[in-house]
Amino acid sequence: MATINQTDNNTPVYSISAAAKLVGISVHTMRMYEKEGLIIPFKPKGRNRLYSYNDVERLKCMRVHIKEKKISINAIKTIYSFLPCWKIIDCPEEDRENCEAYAGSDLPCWMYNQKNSFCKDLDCRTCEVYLSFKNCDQIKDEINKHLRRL
DNA sequence: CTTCTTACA
DNA sequence: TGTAAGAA
Repeated sequence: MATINQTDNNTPVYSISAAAKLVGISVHTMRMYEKEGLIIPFKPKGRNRLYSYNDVERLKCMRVHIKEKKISINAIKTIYSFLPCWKIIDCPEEDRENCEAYAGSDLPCWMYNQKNSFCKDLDCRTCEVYLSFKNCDQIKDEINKHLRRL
């Protein structure tokens, strides 16, 4: 059996409508979650968004926390902002100087347009920081860890 | 017909 | 969150 497709759970294959259907939310909500920094879809230059299987799972997890556990989108966003990205990707000291994420903020590091030289050419979607807790258990742990602070 | 952005109820 | 307009 030759491997025809080099697809895995991280390969973007679902259109926004297909992904929305799998997650159980509207296309509009899909875009809103993206705008809020909860998800980073694959977006070929100027083209349509594509989502991987892992993206769908990530969204399903978000959905559970938002809908059933009543965790606000802002709370999740804030929790993401607590990620010690500089530690995770171990960027050089020089790059931390004028880094907004390192200075501390209320936004996930991947929501900043202006990135330091180290992150400059990194794709946040595939960055170790963003992927640090892609499965629901990791997300759940991270949320519970910070819940008291919110 | 699907998706995109932007706007508004 | 839903709905809509106009463009692609």
